[in-house]
Order: sequence, then structure tokens, then C-alpha cells
Amino acid sequence: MHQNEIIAFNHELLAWFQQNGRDLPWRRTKNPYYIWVSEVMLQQTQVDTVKPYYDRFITDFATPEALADAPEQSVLKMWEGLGYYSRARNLQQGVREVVEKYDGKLPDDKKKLLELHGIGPYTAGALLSIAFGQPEPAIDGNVMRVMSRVFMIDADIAKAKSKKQFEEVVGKLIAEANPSAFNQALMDLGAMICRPKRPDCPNCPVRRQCKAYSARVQEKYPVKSRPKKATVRCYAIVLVQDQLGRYLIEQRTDSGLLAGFWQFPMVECETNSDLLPAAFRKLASVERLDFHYIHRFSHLVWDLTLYRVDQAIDLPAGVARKWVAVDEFERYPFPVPHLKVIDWLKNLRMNT
DNA sequence: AATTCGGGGAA
DNA sequence: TTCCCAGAATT
Repeated sequence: MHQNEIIAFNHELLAWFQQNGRDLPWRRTKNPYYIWVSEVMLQQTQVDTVKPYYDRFITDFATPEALADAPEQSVLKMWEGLGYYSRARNLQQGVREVVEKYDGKLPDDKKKLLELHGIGPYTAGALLSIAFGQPEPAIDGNVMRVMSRVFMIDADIAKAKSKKQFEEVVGKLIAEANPSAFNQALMDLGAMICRPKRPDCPNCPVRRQCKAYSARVQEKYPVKSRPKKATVRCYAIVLVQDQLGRYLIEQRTDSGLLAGFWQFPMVECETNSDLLPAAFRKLASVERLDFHYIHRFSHLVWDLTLYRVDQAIDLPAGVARKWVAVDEFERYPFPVPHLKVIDWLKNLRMNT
């Protein structure tokens, strides 16, 4: 792209953004900490999903110090339902580092930002440009899609090494005068006009600079390989109550999937067949309940069946467990599939 | 370089 | 159903 085209691209993109850019809660603040929170929440998560979480989060954890001092469980509870919970844990750890090393003020230095937990290339670029006005690219899925079309880049955006190409083209394009608006304009363009499917090219401010549109091949971009299929695991979820009517729950390990979350005990089964899971066969009283739920993660599928037993079965040792009343569930972070179980239980209690 | 991390929105 | 989402950390 020639220099005059670059200037035209910037001018038309930013003019469009001024008129059509989204009014979002995290765009109404200049507080780098709030922008940081928003950027982490927005990773792999749509804007409308994030909004209520963002509002609650910055209300309860209004300062880096407040987040640094909070119990991790309360942070996870705040994040409950949003997914990718290591984001929350890494954000808190990163904030603790900022409080200790930088007196609670986010550094405006790329190298220092990248050393913080939970801040990778995208988030560093977003913070440098949006919070500190530096001309750094912030390459996310939106930007790769837009640039793949504008320049007809055939690199597979699912591959890690492809990102370098997009950094280079954005680095040449980025408006030095207003990198914050430039990066956010690209994101809005990707979300509103240059959509994954059926892009709205006639209303695109940069269609005259877009190679794919000129060739009418915009639907061919971006090139993206498909992920492999998710594997299925079957579990029996165990409901067991003590004499006070409290339910047994357990805490997942502090690493891996849903780390630190609480759940009803889960026993992995061979299949979800009508046969009783092997772990239950010695019990006198086992009732299969009318709750069957398929939960799809990105890389994993849980096939869940609910059982009620009258005594604690042999559960693995070394796991934190406790008896908790239904009314106390809200104190603990639960993954969504177990929130469904809780809903089911509450409905049951209401109808009996 | 590939895999592991959640959950929901949209067509 | 499938794809995608303001990705980062781990292997």
C-alpha cells in the first residue's frame, strides 16, 4: 500500500469510528487498571457477555490494591460463568505484582507489561495504545480477519507464526497521531462491518483500500484451519446429603481445568449407559435422577448424569470436601454445569 | 508448534 | 450443528 493510500485508510477508518464506534463502559475511563480488566475479560469473549461482569468487577475491586488484597475465591466467584478462569487468577497475580513492584501503577513499558502475569502480546499492545497512546499493534481475531481481507493475506490465522505478518502490516498502517482510536476502530470494524460471515462491504469505510473486496473474494478470507474435534467424557455427579440435609461438595485441584472451583463429586464412567456406574454397585441405595446434561467446552465434552446416594461412596483421598446447605452454595464458585445442577435442586425443592 | 484452558452468541 | 469471540500459558 502506498503512502497516500495509508493516509486515506487511516482517515476513512477514523472518521467512520468517530461516527459509528461503540460506546462501551471501558471506553469511558482512562484508568489503565480498568482498561486492563476489560482487556482480560474480552479475551475470547464477546462484548455483550463481558459488560455485566466488568461493571461488577470494577465496583467490587475498584483499585489494584483492592483486587490484590481479595481472596482468590472471591475473584473466581466474580468471574463465575465467564470462562477461562486462569484469566482471573493471572489478572490478580499480575495486579499483585504491579502493587508490589510499581506502587500499584501499571507501567507504560512494553517489556515490563509482558513480564506481568496474564499479559501477552495482544493485551500489551492494547494497553500501550489505548491506555498510554503508544503506536503499538494489538493483534486479535478481529484485526487478523480485517487485515487478511484488506491485503489478501493467505496465512492460516489459526497458526501462531502467522501473527507476525499481521503485526508487520498493522505496524505500517497504524495512525501515529491516535493509535488508541486506530486499534479500537479496527476492532469495531471487525465486529460490525468486516464480520466473519457476510461482511457488510458496501458500508465499509475502507472498501476502496481492500484487495479482497476489489477481487470480490472477501468471503474467502481469513484462511483458518479447523480445530480437532472435542473428546467426550462421561461422569456421574453424586448427590449425597448428611443428617442436616447439607450436600457434599468438593474443590477441584488448583491447576488445570476449572482450577479451584467447587463441584458436586464427579465420578468418571465408561459410558452413560443405563448400567449403574461401577463405583455405585456396592451401595444399597442409588437413584438415577432425571437430570442429564451435555456440556461442551472448546476441547472437551462432559456427558453428565445425576445420581442420589444415601451414603458417601469411596471417593479419592486428598480432595477438599465439605457439607454445605443449599442456601450457602452462593458463597462458592461453581462451573456452569454444576450451577445447572443447583438450579435443578432448587426447582425440585420448590415443587415438593 | 500444538494443546489446554469456558461459555455463550449467532446464523 | 458450526464458527467465533479485544488470547495466554503450558507442553
